[in-house]
Amino acid sequence: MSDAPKPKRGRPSTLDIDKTLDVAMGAYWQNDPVDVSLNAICDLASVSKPALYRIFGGEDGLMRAVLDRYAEQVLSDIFKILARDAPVNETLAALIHFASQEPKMATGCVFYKMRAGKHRLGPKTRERVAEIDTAAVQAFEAYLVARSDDGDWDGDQSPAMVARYLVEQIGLALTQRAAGEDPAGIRDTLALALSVIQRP
Amino acid sequence: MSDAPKPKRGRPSTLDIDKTLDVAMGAYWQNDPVDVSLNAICDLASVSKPALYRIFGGEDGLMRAVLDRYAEQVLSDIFKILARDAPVNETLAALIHFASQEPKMATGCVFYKMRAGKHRLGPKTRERVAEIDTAAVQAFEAYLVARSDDGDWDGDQSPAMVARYLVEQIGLALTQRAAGEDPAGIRDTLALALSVIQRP
DNA sequence: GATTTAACGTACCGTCTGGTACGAATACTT
DNA sequence: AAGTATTCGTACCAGACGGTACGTTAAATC
Repeated sequence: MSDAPKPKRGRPSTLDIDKTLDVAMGAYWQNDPVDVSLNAICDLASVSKPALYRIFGGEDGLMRAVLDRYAEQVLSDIFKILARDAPVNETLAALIHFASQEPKMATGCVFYKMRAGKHRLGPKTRERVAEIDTAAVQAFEAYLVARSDDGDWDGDQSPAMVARYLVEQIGLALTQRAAGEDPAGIRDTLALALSVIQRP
Repeated sequence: MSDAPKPKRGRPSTLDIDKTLDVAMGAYWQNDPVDVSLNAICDLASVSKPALYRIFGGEDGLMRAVLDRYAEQVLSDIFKILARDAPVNETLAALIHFASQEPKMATGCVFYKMRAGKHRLGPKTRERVAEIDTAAVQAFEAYLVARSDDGDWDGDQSPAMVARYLVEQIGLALTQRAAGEDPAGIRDTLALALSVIQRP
């Protein structure tokens, strides 16, 4: 995974990759990724543009690296909720809380922000976005199928469709948070949207 | 409304305002408004930038003018559906069809596109977006209250909240259309979302 | 200490953006 | 015909963007 063979000669690198990625992730998270320029990130991280270029190969590479890190550090929370394999009502409640109340999602979600403006992304980043998107749908679908086997969910609709529905509704809620809307209102709206899945 | 007093002297204007607005609307509709530059519109409409500036005062003024025109010519369709005061199921079906199947919405909706990137709009355009947004919610709310009085809808939830919900779900569907997703899938998803409002 | 290797960052590149200065063109009024 | 009013569009402005050429600096090796 790591492609840093650490050369045995030459001037030692002073660029802190982790710090740079954290700064970039913060900037992409706080604002819209497409509105954050490479120059701005260089200033924030106190890194020169060529240095950033040597490591990430350009804006596309940086965004992709940030997205990878974000998936590990943040999106994993969602996958963990599904992996608990808890009853549907409980899982939905956890998802609603995560999307509408969780403080760290107060400015929305880097993944959904990137997905919303995917036509402006570079090829590598766009590819990662697509991968994460399908991975998320598959995780939701797997969860639903598992609960269906346990008899907890009586799939009137196809699991694939409901999985897609969940991904989109959570994305809508997180987009609304990014827009600064009232969390309580977002929670109620998302709860209404997800109520179609509850047991009768 | 019209502030074109037509001066009695001076070189006559050759700029066709209607054609210019149509070209700009088409460009904003086909692509994302924030991705369409003034230069591109000038080329498409065969209008010089200063000419465009004299009439609309800049990008913000042009966008606002386009949005006004779009509201009159396109968004009015939605208001008409509500004004029919038809039963809830019938109205929802019409809205679902409009958002997911209507050919002219195949590339999404100028209003929702602008709303999604409102932080990038000029003040005049942003103000209009906000006005249309509240007007839409109010129209949906008024429709729901009217149907509630007729006993056609048993408001378990507040009309205001359901109105907001409808506006957001339709926006989600139109955003998905702009992203080029499958209309049939969008229809099913939107139908699922709106099923929470149907009579039991 | 000389040489090699590699990261450093200043200062630049071309391109695009929204916006404008200004002289030429074209009408009506006198 | 002279003067005035208004629109015309070329050619420019400053600024931001992503990206890079290249001389400098700092380590390991000889």
